[in-house]
Parts: sequence; C-alpha cells; structure tokens
Amino acid sequence: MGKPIQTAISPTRAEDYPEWYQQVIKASDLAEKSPVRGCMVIKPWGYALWENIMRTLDGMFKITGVKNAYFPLFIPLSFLEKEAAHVEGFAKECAVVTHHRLEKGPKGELIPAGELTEPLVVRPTSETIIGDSFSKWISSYRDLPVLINQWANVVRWEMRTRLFLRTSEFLWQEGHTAHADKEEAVDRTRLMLDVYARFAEEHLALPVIRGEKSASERFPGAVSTLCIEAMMQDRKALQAGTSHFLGQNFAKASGIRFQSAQETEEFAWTTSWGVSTRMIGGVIMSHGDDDGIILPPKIASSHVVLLPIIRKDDDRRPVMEYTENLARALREKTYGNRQIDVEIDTRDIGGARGWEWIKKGIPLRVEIGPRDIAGNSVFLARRDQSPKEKKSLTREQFIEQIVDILDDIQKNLFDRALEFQKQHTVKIDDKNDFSRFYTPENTEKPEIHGGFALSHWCGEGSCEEMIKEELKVTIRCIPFDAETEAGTCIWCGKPSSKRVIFAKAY
RNA sequence: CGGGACAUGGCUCAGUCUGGUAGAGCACAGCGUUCGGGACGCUGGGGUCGCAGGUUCAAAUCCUGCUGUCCCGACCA
Repeated sequence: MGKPIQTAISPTRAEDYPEWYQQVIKASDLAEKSPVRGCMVIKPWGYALWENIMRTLDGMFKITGVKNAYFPLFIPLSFLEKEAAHVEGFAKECAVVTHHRLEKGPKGELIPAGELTEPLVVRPTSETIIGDSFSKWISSYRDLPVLINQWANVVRWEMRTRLFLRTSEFLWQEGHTAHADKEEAVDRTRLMLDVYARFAEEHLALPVIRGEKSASERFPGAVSTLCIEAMMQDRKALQAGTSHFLGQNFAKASGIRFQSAQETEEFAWTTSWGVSTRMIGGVIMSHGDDDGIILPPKIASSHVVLLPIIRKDDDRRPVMEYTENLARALREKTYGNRQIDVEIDTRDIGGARGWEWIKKGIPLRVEIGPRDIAGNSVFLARRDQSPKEKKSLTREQFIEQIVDILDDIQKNLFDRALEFQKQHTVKIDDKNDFSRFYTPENTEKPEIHGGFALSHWCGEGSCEEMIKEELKVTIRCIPFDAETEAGTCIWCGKPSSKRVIFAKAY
C-alpha cells in the first residue's frame, strides 16, 4: 500500500544536498560512523573503491620512478617544532600521545600511566619524520633524487566532520621527494599534479581544474601549492588533490644536505603531494543521483551483478547454471587494469534486490530468467540510465560488448560532469553580480546556487579575506590555463592581469 | 572552544509536563504465497530507556553532575 516512492534516496539532492549525501552513503553501504568521534568505518563496498584507487595510482607513481616505503605513525614533538609555518598550520589539530601504559584504578577502570618524557604526535602528515630519514639517506648529489611514497593513515583532529570528506582519521598517500636543484623539484611538483589530474579524469570521471593556490590557501610551510579542483553537484568546489613545492624550507628544518658536484654543501629541494579517501566523497557528490551513487566503472567495487529470476522450483537449476556460466565467461575478460568483477545475488527478496544494487551504484545489472535462457539472451540495465531503460542482448553480444559498455558509462559520467561544470562556470566582472551569484534566495536553508566564478583578482590577501568574510567564497585556484588579460579586481577595482577561480568550497 | 537542541530495540520516533507491567513503524528471522517496476500474510526474536549519583514504597519520567550526538559560529586534505 501507499504511494510508490519516486526516488530511492530521500531527501533528493535538490531538497537537501548535505542530507542527501549522508543518506546516499548509508544506502550504498560504503561506510558508517564509528563510536570514535569523527572517525568512520569503511565497509567492504567502500573499501573496494579505495583498493582500486590505490592500485591504479600506485602504478602511475611507480612509472615516474617513485618507490613505496613506510614511516612511523608517531612523530616526536620536537620534529614538528622545527618548521615554524608547519607548526602554526597543524598545532591546533594534533592528537598527542602522552602515556604508554594503562593501570587498574580503584574501581577497576583503566587509567593511563607511565608518562612519556617526550610526547608523541600522531602524524597529521609526515614531512618532518620523512625529512629526518632523508637527512640520513642523502649525502651526495649522487643520492638524488629520492622519490618516496607511503600509503598511510593520518589524524587531524577536526571540529566538524563528514564521512569521506573530512574525518579525524583518514587514509591517504603522501609522496615525498628530494632533489638537487630547484628546477627539478618544481617539475616534480607539477608532474605529480598532472598524474592526479589524469587519474581524476580518466578513472574517477571527475573533470578537474589544475591550478595554484593563493598564499592564504597554501600548505603550511610550502613555497607553492598546486591543486586540482572539482565541482560537485551543489556547485561547490572540492579540492581533490594537492602537490607542494617546499623549496628548501623542510630541508633546512630537517637538515637534508648534500655535497654538490662542485663540492659545495647545499640544502635539498623537496616536494610533497597527496590524495585521500576524500576523493571518494568527490565521486559520490559528482556522479550520484536521487537513486544513490553511480560508480565509475574503472574504480567500481564491482562491475556487474547477475540477478537470477526464479519463479518456479523447476526454473532454479537451469537459471543458476546459465548464470554461473555467464559469470565465468565475464570474469575472464579484463577492463582497465583488472578482471571484470561479477556479483551474483540470489536473495529472494523481490524487487528490492534490484534497487539495492542501484543504490550501491554498480555499473551494470543483468536479469536472467527463463525467458532469457529460451532466447539465449540477457536483460541488461545500466546505472547511468534510468532504471526502466532495460534492454535485451544476446549472451554473446553481451560478453563481447561488456568492456565497451563499461567504457561508455565511464565516458558518459565524465561528459555529464564536464557539462555540469561548464554550465556553472561563469565570467563575472561586476561586484554586484558577483555578490548576487553567491547569495542564496533562501538564507535560512540555502538552495543550490553559485558555481565557479572566473573573476579578476588584484593579488591582495585583504580582498580575498573580505570576500571570504562576506560571501563565504574563496579563491580555489589560479588556473594554469588562465589567459593574461587586463581587468580590474572584482572586489577593490585595482588592475589585475588574470582571472582566478572563486567558489564556495568543501 | 562559545550559543542552542537532543539522547528510549539495528533505524525513525511516541511515552517524560501529571512517577505505577517498555510501545509503534521500518528493518531482522521462520513458514507460506510471490517474483522481469521497490510484494503480501501469519508467527517470532530483540531494549536494565546515554552514564553516575540523588529524591521516592516505586524513576524512561523529578533533581544534580558527567559523557556523547546534531545544528549555528571560529578552524580545515
């Protein structure tokens, strides 16, 4: 009884975007909140995404000469104190370990005991501890460059958290490199950003804008910070990856010195770069619809689910046999850098079964019943199309075409996201227009509004700050492809030579 | 860390004002009927009402303290 529900997720994106995001994660079984404040449990369907991200990115790093290593979770407090700007940036969100033992209290409760002489900081990032290693590994220009990456967890004690987008503990990779000259380090910074951009676009189907951060948004201690920025469906920007040129700041703090070919003692030039589980939040918010998430096939937790339709007991045997055979044939095929992953769902829960897989965002659903066996066919539905758009293919056609179909979905998701980004990216030259663009009509509960504004900026931090203060809008980046063009700052009217990207941000 | 709200089964909540046997819907399990557009019936399992004190013959309900969560600010991959 009751009216059929129109969408699988309630509320819809238009009704309440932040709430939609939470509900989508719940419905898709990606992750859940943990009993620990601000932390999350990543469930198998969500962790598979991360595994696929890791596998692909890891390969991309290694092609550029990067090797993996692992550094400690704990950083001596004194290490963190070495770089002034770095301390400034992270001091307010560090978890600190002060004891190394638990003792039974009078009521049997456990009390921390054995105070450490030097407190240990749970890494918020590893520049300082990796720098310490680098200082020991490097003594000659012949030792350079050193190109290291680690896959790890880090902790930043955030005030407000959201699953995947901002959690107190998150998974990421952090690359750290040291070079003999500035030029090479600058090139590496840019190279890794390009790796991220290519990964985001080709694997996550996220169109991104590459650019440089303004001084106020720079990584604490960096000389320059490069980033990729993606537009979510609420038209806010999400920083999906960053690459930092650290100059000699951290080399000086950690004593990374080497003897040059000219026999002089020099400080190394270092870089660091990272992407995190936040990317998954970006995938959810870019591609999801009111029926749940839509996984890009390249990183999808699984590619296709087979749904046997069994009406009578007599059907069971032939339908299951047909299904198992199809699964075997599909698993022999390769898409991207892995074999096709096939799920078989035999649960007898009626139509709810298909909807669960829609909510989980699996790229392809295949229904297999007596009719298909009779016609040697399959009944196929694509997650990037409406749930009703199912069509029949012969078994052979399907096996032959599945890789192309997956690729078509991948491309379609990217094209849609790019179209959306273009639609909501506008050049704005008038201050009033700018304010109007970023002011919701309903201030109580802001509707989806705004987008990326390409506007002139004089380069002054004070303008940036006032814009942030008044409109909650920040400079996301100074795009690499910005053309030199005479104009006036959107805020103060002083002359400016190029446009930057403004947006509300996550 | 400042201002506000809340805490009852896995989830969403009623019951609290006016103290007296712990409730509903959804979810879950079993059986049957179903199944290619989100099924239905019957039966069943599951909660010391956030924690610790106090008042009382009696506390989910009243009082005190604590903890946690959410919303709004300051901070952020």
